[in-house]
Amino acid sequence: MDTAIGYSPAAQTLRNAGYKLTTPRLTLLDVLEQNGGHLTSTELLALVAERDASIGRASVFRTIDLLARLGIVASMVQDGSTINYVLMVGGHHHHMVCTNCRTVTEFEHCGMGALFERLEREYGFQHHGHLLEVYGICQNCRALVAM
Amino acid sequence: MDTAIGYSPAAQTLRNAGYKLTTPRLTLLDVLEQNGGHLTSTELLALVAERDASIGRASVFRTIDLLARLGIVASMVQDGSTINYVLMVGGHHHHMVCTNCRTVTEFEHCGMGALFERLEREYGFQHHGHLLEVYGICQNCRALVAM
DNA sequence: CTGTATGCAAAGCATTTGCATAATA
DNA sequence: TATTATGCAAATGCTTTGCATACAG
Repeated sequence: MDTAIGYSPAAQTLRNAGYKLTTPRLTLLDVLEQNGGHLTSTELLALVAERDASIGRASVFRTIDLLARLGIVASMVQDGSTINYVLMVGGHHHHMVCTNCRTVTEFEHCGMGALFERLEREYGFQHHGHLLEVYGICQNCRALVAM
Repeated sequence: MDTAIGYSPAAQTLRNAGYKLTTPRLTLLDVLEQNGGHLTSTELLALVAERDASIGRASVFRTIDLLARLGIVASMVQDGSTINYVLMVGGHHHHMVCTNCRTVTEFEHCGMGALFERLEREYGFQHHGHLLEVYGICQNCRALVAM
């Protein structure tokens, strides 16, 4: 494997967690990094194979699983039944989901700090991550449908 | 089928959308209603079969799909690779999910009105529902594990 | 009645597993 | 060199499909 310094933050995280930086893992991370968008396992499988046909399917699944467990990748549902993997930093996700065209857009700053404090105070619930999905109609669809 | 009036709101929605209120559909909705928590397709399959063994697997999958398309259920990822279906009542849901014992507790008042206004202003996104999942450790587990 | 929805069972695929081999640290 | 991780390919299960039948409206 390439020994050059300068791994991506995600790779650093992997190494810091005690995992080896192998070709399958680095390739998968690279594919994810070049596709800021959301990729399904099938798409990842195809893109990885395209880069390095010698990487086995099982390793791709094992790596996806590892990245998800370490929180390096976030999983989210697309179209109600397909899982998409997104390279992420941090334990939270905020999505706007258009119920018309099904486009998913991420946004930052949910401003829920006060809420988490309340949950801790009222329920003794110790927050460590969250997922917020806001459903509605995106700008595009509002213009197109104009209903 | 039972012709009595008084269907659940979800069933009403189904009917209003022009779909027939069949046994598989009503049974699935009922199972969902009695499990405010998160159910996977496999769990739904089992619970439905338990109630009515004559309902076929295919119908369960077809119904899940239908409910998701109509926005009657929301899909979300659990453990990075499993999809959970949640009945959306009144267009929104606020859950505290204990990542230790997996207990799901609902709470009210998320205080996100300002956020939705911002999304409309900044992205032209017209909000009509949302789902908030807060992950953490519940009071019980904090006491038990005491770490 | 009519068109929609269902059950069945087979087909289709995505995922997982066991194990000998290879590569990282 | 000692582990850890991989590739392979078969096994496993979840999901979908085609079609004749049953049922809601």
